[in-house]
Amino acid sequence: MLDERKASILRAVVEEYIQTAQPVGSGHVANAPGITVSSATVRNEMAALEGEGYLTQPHTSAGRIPTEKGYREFVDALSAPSLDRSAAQKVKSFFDQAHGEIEQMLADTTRLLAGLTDSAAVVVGPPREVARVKTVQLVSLTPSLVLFVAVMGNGSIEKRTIELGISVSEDGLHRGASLLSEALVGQPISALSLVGSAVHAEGPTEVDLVVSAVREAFRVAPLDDSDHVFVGGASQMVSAFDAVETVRSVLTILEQQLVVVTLLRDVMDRGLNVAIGSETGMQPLEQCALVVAPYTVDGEQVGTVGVLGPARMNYPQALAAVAVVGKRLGNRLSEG
Amino acid sequence: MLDERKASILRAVVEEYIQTAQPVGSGHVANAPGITVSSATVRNEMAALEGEGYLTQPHTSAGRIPTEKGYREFVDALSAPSLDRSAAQKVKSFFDQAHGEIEQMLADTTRLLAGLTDSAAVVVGPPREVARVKTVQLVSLTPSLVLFVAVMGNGSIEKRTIELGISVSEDGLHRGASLLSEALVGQPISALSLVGSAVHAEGPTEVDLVVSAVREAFRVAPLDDSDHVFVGGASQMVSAFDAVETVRSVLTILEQQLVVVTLLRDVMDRGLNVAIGSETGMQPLEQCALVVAPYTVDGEQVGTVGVLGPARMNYPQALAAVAVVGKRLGNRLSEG
DNA sequence: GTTGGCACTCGGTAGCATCGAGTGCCAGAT
DNA sequence: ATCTGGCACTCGATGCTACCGAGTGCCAAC
Repeated sequence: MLDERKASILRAVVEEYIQTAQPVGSGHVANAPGITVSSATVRNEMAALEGEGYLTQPHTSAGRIPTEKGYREFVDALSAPSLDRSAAQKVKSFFDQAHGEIEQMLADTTRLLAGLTDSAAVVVGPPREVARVKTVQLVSLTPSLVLFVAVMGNGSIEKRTIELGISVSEDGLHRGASLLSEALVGQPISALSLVGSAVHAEGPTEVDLVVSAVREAFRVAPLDDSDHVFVGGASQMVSAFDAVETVRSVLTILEQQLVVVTLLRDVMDRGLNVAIGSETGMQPLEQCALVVAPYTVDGEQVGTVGVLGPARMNYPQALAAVAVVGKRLGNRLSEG
Repeated sequence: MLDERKASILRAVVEEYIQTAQPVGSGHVANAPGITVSSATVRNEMAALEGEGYLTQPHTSAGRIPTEKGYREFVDALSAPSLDRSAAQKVKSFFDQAHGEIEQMLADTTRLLAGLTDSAAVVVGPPREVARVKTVQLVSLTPSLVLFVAVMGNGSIEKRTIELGISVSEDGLHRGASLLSEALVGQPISALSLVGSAVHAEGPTEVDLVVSAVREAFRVAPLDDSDHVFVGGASQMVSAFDAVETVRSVLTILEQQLVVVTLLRDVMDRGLNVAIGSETGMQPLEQCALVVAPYTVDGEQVGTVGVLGPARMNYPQALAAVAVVGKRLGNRLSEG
């Protein structure tokens, strides 16, 4: 596609632009390491690169900045980047010291990633639908208020406050719980909708009432994945753009957890590990780039870590950080 | 303290400055409703107000802007403000339709508040220490990995993944659970540290091992309140200040959940419902103001709702919003 | 005590010249 | 045939000046 020289000129432009955020001129490129030709030659090549859509000029007589296509080419040409010593050390010690519940750890991981990359970071946990119910419990909070608690095989918990119209005996609750337990254990929680209430000649019993109240609660408000998303370092985006409007719209996106999950899933589904500008599929992220990596627990892919920054982000750094953190996070979760 | 006329001039200045974010001059004040004197008189009074520290000038020959003291006076002089019709309607319909778990509802509440006030909103849940354990459960995830689950009387759940060195029999887990249950039910979870392991002549049993592993887990990483804080609408702060640095530092604060809880608690403890600038006790919030209101469940104060915005926020609006939302939230939580 | 008038201040904006980083192109060197 | 140095040109950024106008403080008159 691009000959060797064009490629290295493009690389030099992207690298300098990432550092300075200023349009880069032929002079700078000519001085860049790895460039042995004069600025005039660089100019010719840059004009060609512009014609092919890799670079653009903010205005005549300014330097060039990479287009989306330019970043894409740059990223595709990157060979597996590795993390610098001190960053790698930081990651290691983070996971050595990590403690607390999974949720806490995932949240802390976003902070780690954000710190490593000076961008916003996102960690998405495993989708809830895949986890299997391990135990079911009904705990009475007040006479007519019951808490449904399901412990899932992966250590997460689903709970629901259930409002019963009437007060139900302890015995009724116990029998309801064992009925639910029987039907749900080993199944994903969505199996709840299949639990039928037995129809008795004498009309609905206490137990039926309990079971159908639980079923109803999950029907009205089904599980969504929004509380399995953790976002950190959003404040880093403030200085990423100079247009306040851009900043605001990006932050607004990050506040919508469901949107964030969808975004990450979507990018992963397309088999990308970097989505640049419009590749994210979200108009407000036109000027952003997203770098993602999956993490696996016991060989199974359960979640995603990602970094969101300006399109002119430090891709090598971000790619390395995401890869390493994803790997280490997976290991950490696998071991316990 | 301030005579009638000075007070109304101060009020006029604050109100206009809140609207326009521009220094306000004597001319505008003279034209404000409720002001019957000429601009010259206003000038004299404003000079006096400046002398007394209620107003300040960004530079000679500019209008005045309120100082912290000025805002304070303004707020103190406010009589219980009420919410406008459409906002009140919005709050009502929000709580009528609210569903899902408490956590979800609190998170949504921050969005409601943020929407009402165009500021960032914070909701703090009840401190975890006060809740009493209702049931205790140990669920085995893998042979040597156990999940400790405590359902609390207020419907919240504490869980902990416990790494046992060795694999423990189902029976051992059950007996451990009932031991823990016996010791903890009716107590706050901190009582865990008091659970002693019986010392047997034959050395520690399986049960002792389980119990002490649980105790150890909570000793290493004690409960903190950070996951009982919900922040919403942080993106609103982007346009609140024109100094990017200010925005960043404020957002950074909002990202630190523990800091936010402490901040709110601290303000409430001082008996304030508005903290302006340095009254917040946090240097980065110098230019902000915080408006808070408690909410009660069954007559007991369990949490706080708050709004964080620029010092020139719309206080009447914010005060009314937090009051109404706090009230309604309390009611909603009391009923189920 | 209040007010209109007045001189003064000073940030903001518009106009203008200048500067310089950058470009495209061409003619000569390799 | 390709690269390079040179050159004329472009155009945003910077700095200067003039000016406008919102606002002030003060004073004399009502």
